[in-house]
Amino acid sequence: MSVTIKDVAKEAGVSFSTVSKALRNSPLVTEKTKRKILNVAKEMGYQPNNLARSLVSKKMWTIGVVWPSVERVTLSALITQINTKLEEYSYTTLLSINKVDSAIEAFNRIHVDAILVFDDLEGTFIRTAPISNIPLLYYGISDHQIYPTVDANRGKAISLAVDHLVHLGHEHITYIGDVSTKDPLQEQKVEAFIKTMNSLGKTVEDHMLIRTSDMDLYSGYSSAKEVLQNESRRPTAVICGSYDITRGLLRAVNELHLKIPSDISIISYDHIPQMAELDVPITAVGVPLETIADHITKQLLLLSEKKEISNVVSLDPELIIRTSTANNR
Amino acid sequence: MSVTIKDVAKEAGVSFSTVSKALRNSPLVTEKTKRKILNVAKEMGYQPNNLARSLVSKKMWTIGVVWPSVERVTLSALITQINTKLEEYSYTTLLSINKVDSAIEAFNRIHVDAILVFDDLEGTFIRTAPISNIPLLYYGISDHQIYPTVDANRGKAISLAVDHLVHLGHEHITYIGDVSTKDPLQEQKVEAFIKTMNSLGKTVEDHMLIRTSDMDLYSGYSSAKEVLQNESRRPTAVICGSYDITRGLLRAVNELHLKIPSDISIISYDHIPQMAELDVPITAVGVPLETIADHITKQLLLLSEKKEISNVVSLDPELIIRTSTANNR
DNA sequence: AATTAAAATAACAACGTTGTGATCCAATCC
DNA sequence: GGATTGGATCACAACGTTGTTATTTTAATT
Repeated sequence: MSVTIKDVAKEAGVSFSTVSKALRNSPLVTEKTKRKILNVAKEMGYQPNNLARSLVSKKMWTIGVVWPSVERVTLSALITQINTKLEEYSYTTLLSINKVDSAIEAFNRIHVDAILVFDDLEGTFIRTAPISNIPLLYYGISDHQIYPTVDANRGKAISLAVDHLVHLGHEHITYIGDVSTKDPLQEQKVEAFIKTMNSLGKTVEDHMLIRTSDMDLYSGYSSAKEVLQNESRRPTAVICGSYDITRGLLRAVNELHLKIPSDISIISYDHIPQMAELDVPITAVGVPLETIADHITKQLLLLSEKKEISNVVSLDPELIIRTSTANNR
Repeated sequence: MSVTIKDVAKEAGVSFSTVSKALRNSPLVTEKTKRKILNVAKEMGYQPNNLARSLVSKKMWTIGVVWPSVERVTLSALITQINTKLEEYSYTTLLSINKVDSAIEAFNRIHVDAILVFDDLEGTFIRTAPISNIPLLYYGISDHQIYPTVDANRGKAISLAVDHLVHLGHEHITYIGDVSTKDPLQEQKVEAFIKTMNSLGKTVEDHMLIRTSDMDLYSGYSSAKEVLQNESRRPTAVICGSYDITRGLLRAVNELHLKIPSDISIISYDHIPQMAELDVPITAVGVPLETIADHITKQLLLLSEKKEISNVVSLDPELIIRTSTANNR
């Protein structure tokens, strides 16, 4: 079928092992023959067979990502960044949109060097060990120590947000986010909201905790509208659980002709550049996307080289103050 | 490292070729030894090495998809369906979010059996041949015959829409879509709109062709609002270029308290089930998503088996009438 | 019990690479 | 000028499979 190293060898009149060395630019081959072989190879359109190569080297230069079929801006941005960074180290990133188990199985079949699992975005949080000979890295919560995990410390981030607002003198603070208990990642944020509020002497009443059906803009919009329309109960500050929800909220705020931050302060989870480019630059909390991408990449590279890594990397969220938050009155 | 066929052979006290046959359930091995070997294999946690297997069989049971980093509902749904269908034939689908060239290169490296290219969603329409030993299938426009292509015939779909509206007596029909000339897939729709309108004796004035910056909901929403707010020039019918734009339009329609279809008729490109589940069931044109998925899957399977396929599959769009379109007045 | 056919298993060559050790040939040394 | 380097090339064994051929074992037949 395709042209192999042996075909090149025959054509160039040398042994195939010499061709192998020449192609890998080994110093064991003289410049002259190297050049000749390279020429012949190019002429014949030689393409190395990576399967054979990997069979002996045990390296595929590929990272598998178990990709939830969810479309959230932040996650897309994250995976894009990771992909770019890995490329610099000559790794290729491949995504699977299958269920976690079969995705992992597929990646084992094609022998990727490491697997990144987003844990988890569809309510099927993983607590049992999938079968994998290949090292796994989780992006999620560190409270189950089964696997190496990168944890963005969502709870701490929300605490930061509450603190900030309370110190600005806000009394009536509402949290809008996915409050279903299915997704532990969201649960964590809600818990932190309640706990921090309480610890600062504020009780969280029912109407201060808004459950959206989802993390996307539409649910954000409708929930927000509901909250803001009731003037007597309108909060002076809102914490949004994600970038998309914030977008929805902004739309609602616009429609009701409210001014940010004089009428209402807004702070959002997700520390991503886009946050500064909204109608109003939004104060945000969270680990900077770039930092997360950096750490995940670093861990993946280590895992790919079969190096031991610390089981949990817990990242420190930051508060970045923009113009969407101000003193209450 | 991991346990191989030879390890199992040694443990079971047979030759490794017998193990190979036993594992592949060959009739050349007696039931008894087969059972014994299977047991030993399971006990030792034997996992077949697919690279080695593929090296001889030349089959990876994997399809590569060049995935634009675009997030459009229709495309996600399409790829999800294709993935499911391929799974039934024991193929795994893997996505790459790299640029077309490097994605194809990566898929050649890991030796997928066929590659599906979405041509194209980012303005870098492909007209030059990428280097690939692996068969490619394009989903896009059939007018460049370089590669096997599945064409959803977007132009014809829009014609269907115009026809329908004109026959309902609409005079003032506006098209909202991505009118940038960068993406030939969108260009095709616009051209068809103008041509069909003209052929039916209607001239398309500037304000009847709305350019959104993008195909997503936000641009859809703002463009729509602009169009609808100017009461004197409000169209009696609108054709939307995509599902997402339709969602945006619906939002605008709601805000202005317009009634569908009495105040305005709406018809949308994208023949997907979700279209029936919007606020108002939307009349739609296009090839049913399922049909597209079916054909793409079929072609990919043929390509994977190195069979020759017809170079272009042109699918026939359908008009599905729901409650969003009615007679004018 | 010896012969033969059939069934079961073992041995071995592929697949396309890499890496190690074995050969070759020229140039250098005494 | 024969022994000795040492650089360049070659031959060959891996890697973990599959498939073909050769060998052994078993059972059937006389």
